[in-house]
Amino acid sequence: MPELPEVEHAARCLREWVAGRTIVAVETEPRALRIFRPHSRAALARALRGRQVASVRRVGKHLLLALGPEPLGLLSHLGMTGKWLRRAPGEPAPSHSRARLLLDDGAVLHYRDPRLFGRLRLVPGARFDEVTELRALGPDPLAEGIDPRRLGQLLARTRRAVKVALLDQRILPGVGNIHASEACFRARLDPRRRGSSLAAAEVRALAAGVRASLRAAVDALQGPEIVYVEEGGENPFLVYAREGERCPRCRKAPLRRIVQAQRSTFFCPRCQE
DNA sequence: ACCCGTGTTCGCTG
DNA sequence: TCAGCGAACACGGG
Repeated sequence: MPELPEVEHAARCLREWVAGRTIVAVETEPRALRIFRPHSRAALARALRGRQVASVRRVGKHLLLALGPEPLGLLSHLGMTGKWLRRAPGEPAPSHSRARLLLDDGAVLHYRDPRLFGRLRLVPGARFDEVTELRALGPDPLAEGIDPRRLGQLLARTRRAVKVALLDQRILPGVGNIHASEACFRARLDPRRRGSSLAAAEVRALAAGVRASLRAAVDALQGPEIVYVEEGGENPFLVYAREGERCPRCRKAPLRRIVQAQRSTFFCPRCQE
């Protein structure tokens, strides 16, 4: 379920679950090899067994776990359907549990991922700064904030539609298909506009829109429950997956769904220019 | 059966 | 050389 807010939530949960804990055993599913590549299941289990989790960080949609006592990194990307779950001793495993970390308090951390788009990778010496995918990411919009000037410079260089450009993790890592639509709506910006066509004021509005959209989602996850798609929860978004509904701002036009770069985009044709 | 999906990567093209 | 595009990955739910 991951865009930045869900991954941030996962990071906070993991911190709570692993604080002071040691991994006593690791189990992995034979059918989920692509998640563990390039490691073998045995190598992954061997590397993690007996270690403690020293810290959990998040950059964009990536989770960075630093393990000790000898430094070792574990990089976790949740793909489209990945999720970390905790089960108390003796509780049954969730469906599609692809990897399990057994902790010294008896609890089990399950990595659940039905679609197998996620990844679990070791980073020697916890040298995350040497990982190519991480180096390519822009500054995290939640942790570092958004620099409108930098955003403007990057958008000015692309002819892609602004909503499509927002999915580029080199620009604002962590923004995904939901928040790209939400941010354009908040900024009153037509998602089909070319990045290079935006005026400075529009870029500032977009930066504010991204910030507000991510913030709202992160704050919603603080609460005890909620979570879209979790189990029939209410759709918490302004326009995402609301095709045909009345625009929540102008209350007139029905929201539209279009397809850009093979992904759905939702917007109000009346108040987004 | 068919379409859709909160993501990323790879190969082709102009 | 490279930005941009579409296919591919894999599986469940409506």
